[in-house]
Amino acid sequence: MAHLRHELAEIDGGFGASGPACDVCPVAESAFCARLDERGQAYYRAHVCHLRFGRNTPVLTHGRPHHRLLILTHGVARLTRTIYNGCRQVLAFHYPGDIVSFGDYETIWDADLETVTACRLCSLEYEQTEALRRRSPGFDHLLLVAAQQQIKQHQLHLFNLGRTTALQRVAALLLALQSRCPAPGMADDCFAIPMGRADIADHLILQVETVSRGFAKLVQLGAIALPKPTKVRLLDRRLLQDLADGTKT
Amino acid sequence: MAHLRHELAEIDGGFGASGPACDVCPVAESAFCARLDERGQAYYRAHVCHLRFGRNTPVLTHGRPHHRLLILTHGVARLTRTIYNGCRQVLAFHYPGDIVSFGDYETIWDADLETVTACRLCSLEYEQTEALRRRSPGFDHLLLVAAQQQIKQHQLHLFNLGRTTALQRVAALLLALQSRCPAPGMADDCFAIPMGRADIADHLILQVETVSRGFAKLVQLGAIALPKPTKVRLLDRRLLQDLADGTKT
DNA sequence: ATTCCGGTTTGACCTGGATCAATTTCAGCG
DNA sequence: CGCTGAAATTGATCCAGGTCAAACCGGAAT
Repeated sequence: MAHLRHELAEIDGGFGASGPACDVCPVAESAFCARLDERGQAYYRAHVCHLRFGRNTPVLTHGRPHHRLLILTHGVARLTRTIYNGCRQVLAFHYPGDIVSFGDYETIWDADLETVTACRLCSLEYEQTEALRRRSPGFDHLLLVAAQQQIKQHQLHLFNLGRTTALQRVAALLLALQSRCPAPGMADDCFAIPMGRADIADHLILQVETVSRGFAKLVQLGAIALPKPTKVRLLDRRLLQDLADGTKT
Repeated sequence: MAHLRHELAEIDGGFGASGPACDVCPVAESAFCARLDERGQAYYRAHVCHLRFGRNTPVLTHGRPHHRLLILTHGVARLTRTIYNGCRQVLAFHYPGDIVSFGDYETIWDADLETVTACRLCSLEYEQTEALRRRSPGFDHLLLVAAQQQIKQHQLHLFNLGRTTALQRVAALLLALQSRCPAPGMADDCFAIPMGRADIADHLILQVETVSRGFAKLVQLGAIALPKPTKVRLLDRRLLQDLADGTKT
């Protein structure tokens, strides 16, 4: 399994943890693997490999082909592309349950996938994915549905970038984060901002300073409180929604 | 078949043209349907329905569910979303060969699909899609590959919007058009711009005037000539590429 | 504690593209 | 052929957000 470590770039702790991983998986109910038929699920659990990565660690690198089916189970990851001049663009954030790579053989990766927080992923080798495909008839259709969801995600993001002010974008991102990052061990009107300001800026096509000013404005307007730069308390959800929609300023 | 006309909105001429349509289809070689196995292809050809739409005509409307598999065979279409205030965003342009709707039963359409030029589409009813799915094992995988391509398209567009000037965006769009809109009956360094300036602006997240200035600048720099607003002659492809990349200004 | 350092915030200024307004071009048509 | 309305272009002004610079803050190491 040593070659895998190499191919998948540095993996933080040990991996191949396996064991009871699937039984305690937080997305086991909702995620893709839960919708496999019984036979497929048995095969999946028997062959899946659980990977761990530390925070801010590369997972997949552009230009390098890879053939694994990868599903994010814990943590937040970012999909980025960088230009020669160093400008970076965060194409998307991925959250637990997201299929991060569909494991097609031809696919060449033209972006970079990096962890934001510490992450865990489920991985299936190409041959095993193929075996699963043969053995479980609905397999490809499940992947197709997931792919369509990703298309919708991208379209929504594109939509959020069009004809919107910096404030609207920041507000919209917070609303998205709220539903996907229920802060562990915090009051339920609180949630974490797992990614740094630079990541947010590169995602919203803004400058770090502008993002910061956006947060400041939201605090000033009383929509949120910002006890720490990485922690948000939601004070007025309705207002935040209106600000995201551009209904108010 | 009258209900179909209603559900799919106004269809320009008569439809259900069928007949030899598949035999003369310009994308029959490259498109999705060509990669079906023999049995699947026979079923597909037997049941597919050919539709025609006039230019600037709605095809699919947001909020309305629909369950057809739709493939664009001729013409250019745009996928849009509009906000209450009237602001429109062109999420994507579709070209011949593109799968425009994957025909999933649950899917609710949250965008609008409209033709730019006159278009023809292949359509398969939900039940027939399901039948094809059962009868042709590779079917879902073909759709999955197409979906992944669309994801890549969206990511590329997102990337083109990040950290780029108006000029770069216009140049990049022209390069994209050149490969997808080989002008019929024109010199090979010429191609058509099928969509209006407003469509381009809403796609590149710019203003109509800014798009126009972009074209003017490209002409001024000698990268292109613009004999008509809808027709481009490529004078210096390398320069255009550099301008799109931001290497030159 | 103190220093250090990367991430964040705030301030002052400036520019690219939005906005508003006026003119030109072109396709369709009697 | 000239007329007409929509699309495209050009010009002039303005501002949201980019850019540059400095200050701030909090966690890790000493």
